[in-house]
Order: sequence, then structure tokens, then C-alpha cells
Amino acid sequence: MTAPERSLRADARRNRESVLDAAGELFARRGDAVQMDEIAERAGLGVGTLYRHFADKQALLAAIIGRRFEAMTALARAADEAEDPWTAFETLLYGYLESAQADAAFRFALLGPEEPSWNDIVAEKTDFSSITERIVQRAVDAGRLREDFRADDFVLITRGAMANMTGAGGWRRHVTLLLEGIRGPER
Amino acid sequence: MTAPERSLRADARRNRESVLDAAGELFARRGDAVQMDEIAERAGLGVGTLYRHFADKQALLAAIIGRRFEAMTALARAADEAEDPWTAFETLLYGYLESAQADAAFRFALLGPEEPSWNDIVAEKTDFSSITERIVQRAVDAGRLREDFRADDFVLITRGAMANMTGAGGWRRHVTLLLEGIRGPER
DNA sequence: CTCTATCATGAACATGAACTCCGGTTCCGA
DNA sequence: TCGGAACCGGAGTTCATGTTCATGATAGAG
Repeated sequence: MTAPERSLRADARRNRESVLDAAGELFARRGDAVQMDEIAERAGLGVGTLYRHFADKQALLAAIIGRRFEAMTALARAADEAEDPWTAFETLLYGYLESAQADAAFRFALLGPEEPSWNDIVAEKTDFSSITERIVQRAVDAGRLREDFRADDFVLITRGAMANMTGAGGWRRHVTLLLEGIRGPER
Repeated sequence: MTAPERSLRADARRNRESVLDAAGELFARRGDAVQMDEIAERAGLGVGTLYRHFADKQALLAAIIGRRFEAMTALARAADEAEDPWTAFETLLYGYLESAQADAAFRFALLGPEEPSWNDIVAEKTDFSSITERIVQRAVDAGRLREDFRADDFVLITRGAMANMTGAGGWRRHVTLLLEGIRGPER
């Protein structure tokens, strides 16, 4: 994901961070629609500098999304700490969705029609998938999720909720409706 | 919706239809991404002719989406014929979603982040909303939908399912998960 | 302090897609 | 059959954005 090799001049490293921060904030707020000049301005740099650090817009976006996925992985790991399986699941689900709500670029990347890869890239770069699988399995084993619930279903409901994030906070309602169909035999 | 006024010359009317057909098919397949030249070529016309009939791309898109919404309204009306409330609801839901699956432009229009209006425009131009409300209410009254289910929730689950239409047929699974949380006290 | 490899800058360029324009064509009523 | 209003075509214009590159600045080792 545009790896920052070793020994970068101090100013260069600083600028790189500025770009990442500016892009992160703008992408989060307005998704892919922000333009390079805008990011440069907000970072207090010239456009050329952006291109010194990232090959093109796509690469910059990828870096940002990658960053978010790392945060998601940390979040999943934390959720997995909970001893109660249902708590773990709920923590993961709501944590994921609240993060998604705050990041339009992330949502668009996952909801867009041209996403052949993101979920796959994630699988290679992080162990988000495997942690999610474990959490789901724990909840299933405890009878808190229907028996046939799979990690793929997590993606499904996640996408569904994200699709309801424009406008009011309808996604919580969506999740509520889902939860009551998701719960297993116990309780 | 770019109303076809009275007395249009025969060739003009014919061409208008060609444009609508071509645009409908292309938009359905690839969404907003198709370009005007492409539509013109497929319709066997010059771009100029497109612009004679539709002010801009947006207007053309609006005409297409409007068309689909009329079809949706017919579908809802038909569903409402069923005497069993649950059958009516299911017919509407699956009919809606199957249509949506066949029309990418429609999906993008509803899922896109810049949709302040579509659902509102629909309310003004068709009575899709009111029919849906009636069908939902019938199902609620019969105890087939949870008591607090509202027409807004229909939009919610519909959006959720549409968000799962890229890739495999995951949307059916999504609906299944939802249904089992949607069903009311009876049965 | 010096020197140079590294970095920054932003006007200029490249690209692509929506839209316009007007000479040529066709329809249709009388 | 004829006149002219309505219509068509598609090359060219416009505009918006991503990307480059020649020039100037600077960090930081020696």
C-alpha cells in the first residue's frame, strides 16, 4: 500500500503525514469526489508533492482505506477480548458501523460497484477476516446467532447498514430489524 | 419528467422512443457510467438528437428512472390485489427487488449519496408510496409484520438488499435474514 | 560552512466527456 | 408538388480534473 521505505528526509516524512491527514479527513467527509488540488491546499502543499508520495489518486485512496482497515482490525481484536460471545459480536458490529459512518470514502469503497478487490486485499493485508470469523463462530456456538450464520453474512448486513447511512440515522433501525432475525434459539 | 408535448412530428417521436430504449438498456446495464455518444450510437442517432429531446444527461436519466418507477407502481398495485396480506407484501418486496436487480441505473439513483430527491419526486409523481403504505399496514394489521413496522422500513430493507446486489445473489440471503426478524407474533 | 542529493512547487499539459452549432435533410399541410 | 418549419448529424467547443516537469529550495552529512 505505497510503502514508506526507510530513511525519508525529515521534511518529506512530515509532508507525507500532512497529506495522509488531509486526505483522510476530506475523503472521509466527501468520498472520492474530493480533488487533488483540494487535498494539497488543505495539507498546505503543492500538488506536485502529493505525487511525490503517491503515484496517483487511486494509490492515495488505497492508503487511506488501508489505514481504516487497520483500525478495523484493531477494533475486531479488541472486541474478541470480551468473554461473552454476544458482547463480542455486538461490539464488533456497532464498532464497525460507527467507524463506517464517520468515513464516506470507506463506505463508497465497499459499496461501489467496482469493488472486485477490497475485501480480498483486506484478507491479504490484515487478519480482519479471520478475527471476524472467530467472533461469529463463538456467537453461533453459544446459540446467540442462528446456526447457519456465516462470516459472509456479517459482510451482508454490514453492507446493508452502510447503504442506509445517507440521510438520517436509519442504519440503526436497519440493524435492529436484522438483529431480531439473527438471534438464535436461545433467548 | 421531460413531458412529450402534443403533436410531435412522426420521425421525432420515433427517435425519442429510440433514445429512451437505448438509454434504458445501457443505463440498466452500466448505470450512470454510460456516455451520451454511446447512447446516441446505439440508438442509431447523432448526439445532437439526444439533446433535442432531453436538456441534459440528468434529464434523460430522470426520464428513465421515472419510467421504472411507473413500472414499480403498477407492480405495487398488482401486489395489492392479493387478498392475503402477507402474499401482497412478499409480492411487492420481491417484485421490487427483482426489478431493481435488473436495473443498475435505478439502484445507483437510490443508493447514491446525492439522492435528496428521488423518493420525494416519486411521491409527487406516482402513488407508489401510498400503495406501499397500504400494503404494509395490511400486513401489520394481520399480525404478519411486527407492530412497529412502517413504510419507511420498507425503504430501509430495500436499500439494504440493493446494496448487496453486486457480486453473487447475496441479496436474497439478506432478505431472508431480515424476514425472520420482520415477522410478527402470528406464525 | 559547503555541497549536493533530495524534495517542493504550481503553471502548464493531457484527457475525457458533456454539450453546442449550424449546414443539410425530412416531414407534412395545403 | 411545394415551401418552410421542424428536425438531424457529428465535428468541434468547453470545462473540469488528474498528472507532469522544469525550476528553485533545503536538509543534513562531512
